[in-house]
Amino acid sequence: MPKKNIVTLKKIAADLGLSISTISRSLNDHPDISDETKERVKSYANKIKYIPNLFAKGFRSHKSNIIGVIIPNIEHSFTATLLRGIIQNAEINGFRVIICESFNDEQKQSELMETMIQFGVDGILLSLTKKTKNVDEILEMMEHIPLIMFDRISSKVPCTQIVIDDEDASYKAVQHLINVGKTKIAIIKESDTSNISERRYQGYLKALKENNIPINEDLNMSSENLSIEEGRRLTRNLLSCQEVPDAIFAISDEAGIGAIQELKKNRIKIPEEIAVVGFSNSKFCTVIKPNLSSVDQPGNRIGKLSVDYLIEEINSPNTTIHKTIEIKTNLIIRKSSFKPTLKLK
Amino acid sequence: MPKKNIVTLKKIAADLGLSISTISRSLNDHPDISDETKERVKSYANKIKYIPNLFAKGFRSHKSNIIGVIIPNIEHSFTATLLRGIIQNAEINGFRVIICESFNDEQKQSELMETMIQFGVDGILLSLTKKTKNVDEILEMMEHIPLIMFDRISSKVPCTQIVIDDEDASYKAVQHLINVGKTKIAIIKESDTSNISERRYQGYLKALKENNIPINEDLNMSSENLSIEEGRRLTRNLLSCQEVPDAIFAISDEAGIGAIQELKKNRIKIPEEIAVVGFSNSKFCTVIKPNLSSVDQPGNRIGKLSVDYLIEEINSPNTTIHKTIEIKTNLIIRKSSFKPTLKLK
DNA sequence: AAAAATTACGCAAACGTTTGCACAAACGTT
DNA sequence: AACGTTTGTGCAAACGTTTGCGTAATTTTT
Repeated sequence: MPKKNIVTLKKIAADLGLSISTISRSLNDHPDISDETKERVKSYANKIKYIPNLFAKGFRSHKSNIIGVIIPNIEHSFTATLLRGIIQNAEINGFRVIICESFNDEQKQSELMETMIQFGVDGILLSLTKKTKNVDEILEMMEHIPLIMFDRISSKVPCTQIVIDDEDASYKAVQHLINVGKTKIAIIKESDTSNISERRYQGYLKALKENNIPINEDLNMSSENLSIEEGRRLTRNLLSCQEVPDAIFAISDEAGIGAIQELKKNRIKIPEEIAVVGFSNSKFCTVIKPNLSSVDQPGNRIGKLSVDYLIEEINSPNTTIHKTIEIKTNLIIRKSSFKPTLKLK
Repeated sequence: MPKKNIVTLKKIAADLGLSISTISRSLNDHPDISDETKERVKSYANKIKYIPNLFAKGFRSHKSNIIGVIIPNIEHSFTATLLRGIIQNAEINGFRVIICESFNDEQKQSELMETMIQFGVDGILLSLTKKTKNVDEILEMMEHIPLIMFDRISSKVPCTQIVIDDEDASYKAVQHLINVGKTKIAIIKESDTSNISERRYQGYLKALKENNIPINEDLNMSSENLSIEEGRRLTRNLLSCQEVPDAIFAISDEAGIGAIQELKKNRIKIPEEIAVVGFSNSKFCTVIKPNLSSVDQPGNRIGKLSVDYLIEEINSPNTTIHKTIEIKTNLIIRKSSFKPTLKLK
């Protein structure tokens, strides 16, 4: 049983002929302790490999140094980069991360928040389910714990929120399509309960308006689940419109892939007849032929920023300045829309 | 300050006119307590929403109900399903999961293990970095904490290990290629430091031997990083061999995708001239044309099993029966190799 | 009917840390 | 010379829970 060799403050105190409180304060750089003593304690603690008991610490201080993360779907490719950003930055700041998946279930989402709070996390990073309607429970729980929302947010919740600038991203994507001569631009988006989709739709509308292109409702396609299959189905619908589009802006790469597949099946030339732009710049984009133009979302940055703001809030719980951060994106132009340099050939 | 309204055992005891120990034992179903009292305590605790202080619990019992997970790369598509299996099953069993990424860095991997132990996790689920060579530190830390390895394992570490049956999976994939008439089967694998790759290679060899197909070393391609680009490069190499293969078995879907891309670029008919099979059955498979045949790995099951065994080990630390579980896979046949039904047409 | 066993509960210590307070020593100020 | 201040340290309580032990009341055994 080597369990008995455990190094505690008490042992260090005994070995060094000091009191427990002096050891504790030395290790925590308390100003009351002389530099000399601090140094002696620290080097000895280091020497005998003192490991603070985090349970005792948390117990005393009510701080766990754990951040809870709730996301709707861990398999989404964008999620991985988000998580990476979160985990990395949390670690740098001495926090650990607990990750849970809500499976886009609003009920489950609330339960997760509750058990996380009970679990003693210091703060929560939340990306909402697709169609979170009732935020009452979230509002109530917010009282008890620092909360930051990212990616899938809701304006109904007064907290700091970090998202990409969806409207601007869409605007740039659609503007690009207009620049290459497209005018009948269709959009494939999520059904209207989705906040994220709505913002992207606004960017789409803005670009059209600025270019005096009339909005054709027939070119608005929505689905609850923007999968490849749904992309195909909606594209089929578009092709049967009386006025067929000359470009499709899909709000997800999956839908964009589906669009390309369906267009190819119908022997429609991409991008000459119909151009396609997706959203997320996932790895799919360079696998499909033609390569899919897409909006690149800096997941790492969002993750990092979310952690930054959450830690700030954890450290100063009363400062109630809630910001909404919108991160700019880059449009990656590939062959599914015209690549400008190719026009010179 | 609603912080004072916190419900503790002490409060329940006071309210009910019982002692703290009776409350504790009632809530924990201790046999010493009468059913009547238990019921009274439980229902009251429930009524005033008693939430056990997990810090205090962990502090006393040295149990955190947290499982630590270390994986080399969170962005790998297979990882997402693994994690989902782990998280789901952990939750069912009342455990939370802390996830860290080693970035395929052996040094970092050891550090993570150490901080997790210090952090008080009850057990660790480890998927090794690609080229973990020195397992000494892991062996030492194993003494202090239950450890299960999954996916990327090492036979040098005596612990329960859960993997897919790589050899069998490869065997089935290669056998399939042979069944459709291929004989000059190339393999694209990881450089030989990888355990996982070695097992798959063994399956490849086994299938060839059983069918009396001589092994041609020229058709063995390796890379440290089985990306799409590397898949392309190695395929280029294969095409310049004196004896060009009639099939390529890639040990990752990415490499398989790269192979298809390169073959298409060279106007080589897939699968007629060269067939391709990948590994992992990622979402890429149905995006590329022709769709990529691939080995489907049940990530969920691996995740679930890993948690099962870990919890078992946490609950009975002395039972040192270490098993190696190999989970069978399914080969999903698509157009990149011959789909049997198509031959009838 | 006494002894033994069982049942149901309470007392109090312990886990390792932090922190308000007390206090001694050394110094600077009138 | 008497008094404040500063500096560095120790004492002891507190955080909420679990658990070994003690014990009174009840039941079973002899």
